[in-house]
Amino acid sequence: MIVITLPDGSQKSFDSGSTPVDVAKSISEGLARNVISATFNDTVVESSTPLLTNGKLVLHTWNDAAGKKAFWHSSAHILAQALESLYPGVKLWVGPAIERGFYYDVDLNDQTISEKDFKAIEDKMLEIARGKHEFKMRQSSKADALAFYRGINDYKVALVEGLEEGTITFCDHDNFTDLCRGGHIPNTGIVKAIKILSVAGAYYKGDENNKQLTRVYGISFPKQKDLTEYLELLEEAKKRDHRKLGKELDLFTFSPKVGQGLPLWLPKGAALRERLENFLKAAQKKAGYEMVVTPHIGQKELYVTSGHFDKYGEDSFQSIKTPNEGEEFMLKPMNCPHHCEIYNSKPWSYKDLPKRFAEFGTVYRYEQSGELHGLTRVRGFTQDDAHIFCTPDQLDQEFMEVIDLVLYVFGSLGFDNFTAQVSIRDPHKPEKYIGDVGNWEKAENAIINAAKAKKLDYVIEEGEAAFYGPKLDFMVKDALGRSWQLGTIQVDYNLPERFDLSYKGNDNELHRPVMIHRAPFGSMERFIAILLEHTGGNFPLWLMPEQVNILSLSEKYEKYAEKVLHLLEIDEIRALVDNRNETIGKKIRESEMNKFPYMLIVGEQEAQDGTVSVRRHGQGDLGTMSVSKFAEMVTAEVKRDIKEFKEV
RNA sequence: GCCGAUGUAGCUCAGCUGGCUAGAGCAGCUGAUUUGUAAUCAGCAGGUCGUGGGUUCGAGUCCCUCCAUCGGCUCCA
Repeated sequence: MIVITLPDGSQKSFDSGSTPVDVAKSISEGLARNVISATFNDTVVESSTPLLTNGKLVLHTWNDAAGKKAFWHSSAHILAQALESLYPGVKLWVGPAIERGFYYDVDLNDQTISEKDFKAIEDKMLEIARGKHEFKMRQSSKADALAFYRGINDYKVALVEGLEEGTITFCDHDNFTDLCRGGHIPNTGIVKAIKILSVAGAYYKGDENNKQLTRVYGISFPKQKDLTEYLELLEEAKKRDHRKLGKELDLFTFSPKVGQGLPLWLPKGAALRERLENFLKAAQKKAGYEMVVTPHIGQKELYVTSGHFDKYGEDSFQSIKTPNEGEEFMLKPMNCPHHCEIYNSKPWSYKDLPKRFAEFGTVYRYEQSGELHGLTRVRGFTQDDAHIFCTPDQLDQEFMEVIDLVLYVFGSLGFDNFTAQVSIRDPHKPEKYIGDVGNWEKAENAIINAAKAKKLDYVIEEGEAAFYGPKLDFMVKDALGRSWQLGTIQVDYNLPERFDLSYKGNDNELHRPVMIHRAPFGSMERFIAILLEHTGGNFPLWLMPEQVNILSLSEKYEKYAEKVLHLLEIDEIRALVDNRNETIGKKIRESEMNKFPYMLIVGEQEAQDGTVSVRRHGQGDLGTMSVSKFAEMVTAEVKRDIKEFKEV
């Protein structure tokens, strides 16, 4: 007899040798059918592994992360088997489950896989899956494992050599065997739907000096319906791709003549940016920030002082020469050094602090060409940057206020679903970090206390702090459930030291201020990209550069359309008139495609009654109302979605 | 940068295994039409087929160079 602690905490006795599935059966038949993997005493076991000792059992189904991981990891084994049978001489490296799906890295022995081969791989995998082959774990000695791979697969030999004797296990299914530490579903038959998604190069061990292997990405599901839904989600993501929307809505473009990764903002995109900037500027003003302006370049020495040249010189636009021999400038890769020099422009007393300098500062970084991606990875971008210089004792308060600002920004823009990550020191490597230990503790506590006080849903990550200070990052989930890192607050002990920043304390001694870097948007470019994908281009009404399109039924009603326009402008509603000689159907269609939130149709009837016929994007006809009633409606909607900072 | 894919009109795309003056829809221009809730009709104009080179009697199509774009290059059995 053994005693098993069940997922709900209760305990139950079972025959020694019972499997997790047996345990699940004792709870419910339905659960037993759905259990695909299990964790026993925090170690992954198969759902069919006999349990021999007392312990705690956690059961996993497709609906939890661990279950999915086992499912996808098992699918990677099936993929490997399919690749072995389709590509003779293929050498396997590793095949883990990832956040969504799985991949397998293989050395294809000079063969290539392209998209047209995906179907064959999928078919082969499904054939294997239908065989309902059991996944069986088996212990092996190091010598046996080495003997198995020697001369056949150098990658696995290297892998086995790095493993401890006694920890080596294989997983067999059908006629396929792979070195594996486990975590599988009971058999291949549970995998019902498979899609090979892409193939790409990936370096052996992620090191670009190593040989490049072929990485085959796939995803699998227990039901065909799940795959269909997933593919629909991919379609939707494609439709919302900010690069596509940016083109369709005339927001931004790129020109090879200007250069890679250097976006050109079109009038509508620039208007959108301006609205976002003004929104943040207004909040920052209330929060006690002062705007500053700094140049786009700086002397190389400035960045040598800040340390950025040593660390990021290679990734910068550097060596800007002047007619003077020996003089050298760089495009600024960050705003901090400039802001430090602003701080240094005069002496400060503790009574002056905190100083909060904000700037929409455009910076340039030489990202590798392959890293560039639409607006999310570019070479020139504008940070909604600010640096707060404060005393160590002010950190608590400052952190709370920055969090307030970030939450205000998220709330106003419809990012309601987010989590936070607090990155602190690795306690085992104190030498990695610069600055006084006491101050670090103060800062880490300030962050954690602020996160608690603001009721953030946060996790603490040890060892993730930068060498110069701890930080708080926000992860938002967009409408399609994808996570983006947005908004960062970082403490910095390094730059105040390097720039010899100081303030006079009440003890009449000079002290070192603490610096906080923060950017709620991160960068205007990246933020707009994420906002585009989150909203699909249907921005909140207050943000829309053009809120209302007034469509005249024919050129005869131009005068009345203009009158409506003027009336709306009095209420600060942004509208324009479409008086072209086109049918109303066409004007509506174009307005819908351009995502105008409101369309007003004006013709004979409206001109006579002083009304407008209102149409809302995506909702159709809302009926006829007076101009003032409509203006009221729009104003109310704007007010509902955007409150002033600190009013929230 | 590396692996793989792609590049035809402002946009979205057709052009089969190389064969007459490279096509379509939308957008644009001109004219007709003056319109009631997602595309009115007709005509016109628009391309050194990403770039440079090569193979060929003949290249948008085949080969090479370069440029740009896209998917990846973190998730280590």
